[in-house]
Amino acid sequence: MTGRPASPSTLATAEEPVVFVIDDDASVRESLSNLFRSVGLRAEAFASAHDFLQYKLPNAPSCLILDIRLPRLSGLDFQAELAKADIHIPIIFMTGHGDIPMTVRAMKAGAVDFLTKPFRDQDMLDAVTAAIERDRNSRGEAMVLSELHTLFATLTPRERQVMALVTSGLMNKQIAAEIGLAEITVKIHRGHIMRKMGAKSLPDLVRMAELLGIGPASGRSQT
Amino acid sequence: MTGRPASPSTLATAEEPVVFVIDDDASVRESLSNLFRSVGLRAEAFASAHDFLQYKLPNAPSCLILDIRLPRLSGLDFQAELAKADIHIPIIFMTGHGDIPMTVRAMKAGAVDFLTKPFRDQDMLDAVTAAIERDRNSRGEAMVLSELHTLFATLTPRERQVMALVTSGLMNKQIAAEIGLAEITVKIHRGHIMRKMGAKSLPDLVRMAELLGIGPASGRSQT
DNA sequence: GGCGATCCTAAACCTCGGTATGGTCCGCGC
DNA sequence: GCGCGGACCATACCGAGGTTTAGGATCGCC
Repeated sequence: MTGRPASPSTLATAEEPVVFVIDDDASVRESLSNLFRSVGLRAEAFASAHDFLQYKLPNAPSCLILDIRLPRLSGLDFQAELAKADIHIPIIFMTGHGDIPMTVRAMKAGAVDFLTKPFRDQDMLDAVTAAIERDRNSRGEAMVLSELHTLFATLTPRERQVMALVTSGLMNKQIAAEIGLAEITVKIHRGHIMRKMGAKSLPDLVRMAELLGIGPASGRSQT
Repeated sequence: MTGRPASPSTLATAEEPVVFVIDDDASVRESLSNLFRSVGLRAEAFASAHDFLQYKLPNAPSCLILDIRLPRLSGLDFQAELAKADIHIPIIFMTGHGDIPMTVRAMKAGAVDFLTKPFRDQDMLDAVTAAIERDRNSRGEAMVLSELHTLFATLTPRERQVMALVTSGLMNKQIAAEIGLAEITVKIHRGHIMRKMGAKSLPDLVRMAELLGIGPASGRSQT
């Protein structure tokens, strides 16, 4: 994109993609790592889910290759744990003797793919490519959202309230009546909101509100 | 063009849900139909994909139960055909001897569930409930969208162009410069747009543009 | 007690949005 | 030819948006 120092987090996803592998079989870890490295992908392998959790996840698009049978914890349960811990990384399952219900459960829970051993290298690489791409996208969105939240956090309670009403389409005068203020006060809050949120126009602000999921808690529709 | 008798399609999804079953085995059709009717769901069964396609789909939340092995066409291929024909109905697969790759393919293509025979009645009912609910939602969204498209279609080319620029956050004067018009003309277009689209406020219009996916074809960013 | 943040308001002033009213020009179809 | 609709523009007017300047009030914190 454009070369610009801009915001610090803008370059975050510039780090190179990483593929994580969890498998208790060292030879599997070895051969998968080699496979990924052979196509220029960074790979990190772990013998257990626990080891993986010790590792500090980089801020880069990544994915996780998981055997359905893990040492202590099933792959599916680990998938659920990650989700519960709010760690969202695309998962590719592999299995030697999985069944269909497992597959369905994994896919419903958002797995990218589910490969049966033995699989062709190319299938694995295709799955990884898709997973990395998915993660790149979701990271991009998450980043935008978190920056929006950061900005939104700088608003005072009043400003947030006014923002909700403004983006819902009410006029200043209606907002003033709604929350018992003078119109001029609303205008001033509004000005602060635009500046703090970095919105260049009202449509801009509306889109931000959409992303933030702002439906006026004290709901109201327009004229 | 103001006084308008609501819209006819608003009550569309009021029809009762329907479950479609395609299976070449009459006893399967029979028992599934009975199962669904026993819980008060309308069911329609077909012996082949072809028969199903003859049937005029109702405008109601519905779903399709499909055996992976269909008479002439595999269930997966039929799923692909439906998608290609732009028929979007949630599909629940069932199979006696399916494998994991099939399952993965079906789920990736958007299947709601994939049940292995024999399955528990309750599992099927749960899947159907989820599928119907999914269809209800997507129908709701599709309906809103199609009404928006209808309104959008009444705009003249110029008005569409102005709408894109307005919702992107440009001021009238900037829009005028952008496309070589007098500011007053832009204002007039703008007025027409608001009336024709039924937007009560600028934020309203912005949200419509979002849903319509309007990014100015002749792209331009603001100030 | 002083400091800063939040919240509120007023007057003055300017820009922008929006709606008439009225008119020109062009292309299309009957 | 005529009517019609789309596109365009001008003048005038008014309401809404937005900033600046200049306050006042409350509350928590050092």
